[in-house]
Amino acid sequence: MIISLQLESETPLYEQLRNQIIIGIATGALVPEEKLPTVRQLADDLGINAMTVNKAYACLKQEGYIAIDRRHGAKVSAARTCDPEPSPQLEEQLQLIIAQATIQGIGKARFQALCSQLFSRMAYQQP
Amino acid sequence: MIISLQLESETPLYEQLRNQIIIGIATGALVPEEKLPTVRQLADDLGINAMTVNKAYACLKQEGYIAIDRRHGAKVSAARTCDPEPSPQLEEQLQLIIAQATIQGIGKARFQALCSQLFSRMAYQQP
Amino acid sequence: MIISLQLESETPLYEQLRNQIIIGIATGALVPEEKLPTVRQLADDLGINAMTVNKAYACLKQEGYIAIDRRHGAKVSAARTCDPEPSPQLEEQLQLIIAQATIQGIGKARFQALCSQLFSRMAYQQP
Amino acid sequence: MIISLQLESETPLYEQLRNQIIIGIATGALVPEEKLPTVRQLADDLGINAMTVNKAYACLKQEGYIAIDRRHGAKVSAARTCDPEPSPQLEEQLQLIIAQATIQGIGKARFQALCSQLFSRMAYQQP
DNA sequence: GTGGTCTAGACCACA
DNA sequence: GTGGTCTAGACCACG
Repeated sequence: MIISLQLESETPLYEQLRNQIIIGIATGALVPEEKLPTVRQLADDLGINAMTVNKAYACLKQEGYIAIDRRHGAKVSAARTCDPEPSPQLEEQLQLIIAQATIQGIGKARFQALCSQLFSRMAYQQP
Repeated sequence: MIISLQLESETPLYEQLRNQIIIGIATGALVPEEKLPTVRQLADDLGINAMTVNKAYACLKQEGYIAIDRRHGAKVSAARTCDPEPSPQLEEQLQLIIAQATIQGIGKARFQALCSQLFSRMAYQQP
Repeated sequence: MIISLQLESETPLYEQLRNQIIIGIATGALVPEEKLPTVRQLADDLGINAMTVNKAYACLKQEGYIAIDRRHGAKVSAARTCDPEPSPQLEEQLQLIIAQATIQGIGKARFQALCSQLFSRMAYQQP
Repeated sequence: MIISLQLESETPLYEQLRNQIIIGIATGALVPEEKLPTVRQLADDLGINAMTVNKAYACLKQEGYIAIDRRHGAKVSAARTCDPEPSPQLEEQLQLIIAQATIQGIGKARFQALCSQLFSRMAYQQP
């Protein structure tokens, strides 16, 4: 799995890292129970500080995406509860995106097609 | 149009303000050519610093959502060109949302239904 | 409110700090909406690093005990939802304490008396 | 007696083990003078490192819960003196729990009922 | 060798 | 001036 960070971006490094790992899980690039690289290893590979990676891992752990096994380091968590109720935050973010898309002139059909395309990349295996 | 800010939120105040104005434009609460309140006026109404409102307006101007005329104040821009190519940033944000939704167990059908519901609230009038 | 940290303790400094603030809220030493000292201020007062205080605040924020207002710093959150269902973690911790007490020879009556005494110190004002 | 360890937990494995043995003693699952499994035996059963079990036993010995006889292995200690003075550590832990419960909205009555329920599971036989 | 904790010092976004 | 972020380097608990 390839991770690319933009040092000049507005979004913090740890958040970029978190986002890319989430996408990696959803797309199947990282499968459940897969071992993630160690904090130091990933920090070296990316050329950033270990605490930055540590913070990203802590976020992901707190959000339930990964779990820390003291014996073998971090690994991808098993799937969430299959509760198909979208969280209000997700809905709020989606509303903003749809508003922006609407103003840009992207209609519902075009947007849904884009969603379909993005969904087709997701290979996350529900248990 | 009602604007409500959450002082305890993670997202900066100016960004909350920007987001709500964008949603206001898309939903039709603010129509093109409509004059926005003065920086000072809005700051007083919301009980926040004028610089914060200023920054939100500057963002919106830089993104093309509003135009600032020194004589008449800020007003909503005319609609964009009807170019149905989604911006890469929008696609990136949408990808992250879809990834999170997928892991949460929200399938494509459920997601599309949510999009439809949100689109139905948008009444932005294409010129 | 007095905060005393034990540098030689097993428990991390940020956790000691977190615990004492929680107790402070419950005992009424800190009332809801009260402004907490700034990260740097408290760090100086306690003679520890600002990031340690920062981490304690981040924990408390994440657990809902305090809220960060970008304009005025950290303040004690309003009360939680009045849901009288004890969390499983709390029950687990309590079970261990009661087990230890039992082995030490502290009976149910003695224990309940101790609880009463501790509860009487709590002046947390439900809204 | 059943021991279940959570590898992903925050609490160290040796501490989980220690806690469960303490609870086992208090509930009567382990009776005084009962012989505990060998370090190596228990480590194999649980699928963990022998040093981890060793550390748990060392803790329990140091706290007086078990006695280690080089000839006969580890066995549960005889009951403590019936001194109903709670240790300051226990009181401190209990204070934190009660503070959290108070903020969660759990009142004294509800808490006392929970204690009663937990006490009823304890069958530790005072000598 | 792993993650967790702590320190010291720096810069920046926010208000 | 506030909290948030990042860095570099150190020590320790855990397994």
